[in-house]
Amino acid sequence: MPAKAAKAAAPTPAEALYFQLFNEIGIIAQLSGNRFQKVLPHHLTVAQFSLLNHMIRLGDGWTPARLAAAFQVTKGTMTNTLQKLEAKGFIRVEPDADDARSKRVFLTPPGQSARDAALKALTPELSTLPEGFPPALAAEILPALERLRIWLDANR
Amino acid sequence: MPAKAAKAAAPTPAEALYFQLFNEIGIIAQLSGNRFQKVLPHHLTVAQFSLLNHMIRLGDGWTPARLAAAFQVTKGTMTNTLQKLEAKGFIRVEPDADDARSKRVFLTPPGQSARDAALKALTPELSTLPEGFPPALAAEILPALERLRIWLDANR
DNA sequence: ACTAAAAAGTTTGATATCAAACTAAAGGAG
DNA sequence: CTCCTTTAGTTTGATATCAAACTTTTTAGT
Repeated sequence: MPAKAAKAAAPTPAEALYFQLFNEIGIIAQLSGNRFQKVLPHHLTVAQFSLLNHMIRLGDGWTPARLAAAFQVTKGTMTNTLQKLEAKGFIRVEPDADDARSKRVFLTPPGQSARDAALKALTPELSTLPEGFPPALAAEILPALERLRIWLDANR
Repeated sequence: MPAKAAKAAAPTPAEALYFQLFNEIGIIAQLSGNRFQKVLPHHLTVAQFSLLNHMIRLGDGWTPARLAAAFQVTKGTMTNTLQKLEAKGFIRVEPDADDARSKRVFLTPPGQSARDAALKALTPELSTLPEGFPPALAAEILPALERLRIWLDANR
């Protein structure tokens, strides 16, 4: 019998670290997502709000395909999200003049208002966060997370 | 007309930071989850694998309620996850002798093997990660993420 | 001892997401 | 020009998750 009785397969320390990392990230995503979901107005999902927000920050006129890539969801998922937002009147989807396969997505004035209202609804949710998790700490780890996200996006 | 024409509601810098943080975390969770899902054996979901893994690391005999709290999912979700694992024969669920409301969850030998196989299947997925995202960086940001997770858990 | 409140687990209905198959349009090779 | 391949978007079927209602058992207060 070997000195090390292998009862269970053990990951290397580096692997264990990564597992722990992805585990924490998964739970945080779940917790924060649910939490935001509950306070968002107009029955907006987090994905829908993120989309509105994206168009405010980076401008509209994007194609659904490019949006799907930006948010790392399938095209089918983006179709669904866009249809929901369009049904609420928050976006306008037009055919692309230059490419008959494509469409272009635009924010409507009600969409802008909805995004503003959502932002306002989210604010109280974040108001007490700085006590437990200071903004400086967020700023500190953000570059690493971006790096991880970019790597995951590139290598798949 | 004021000097600053308020075209869109702007979050404070701290809020913007937090939004960005949760956004990155959400995308990473989505990307890594999908990625792991695809290579897991026995049609295991990430949640199911995490549960098996949890029982290896921290021991079994937990109640479903405590597991639900640990993974931050609803009791209904945990019921579903446990039923799937039990159907595969990877866990055993027994009534609690001391509390007729409760149950206790135990890992079976096939469950141990499945967890080991899953670990092995996941390894190649992580093999090239250190190039783009060194383990030291993971170790560096993990405490902050734990802190955030704990705060989210406590304040809700 | 009784009753009200809390806790454990399940079930139900809704929905967001994924993978895969499909249609239509554009681009490229010969 | 013609055909093949790639790309954009939609649709379909499956599933994991949530919230809320419900049953049973325990705990606590009077």
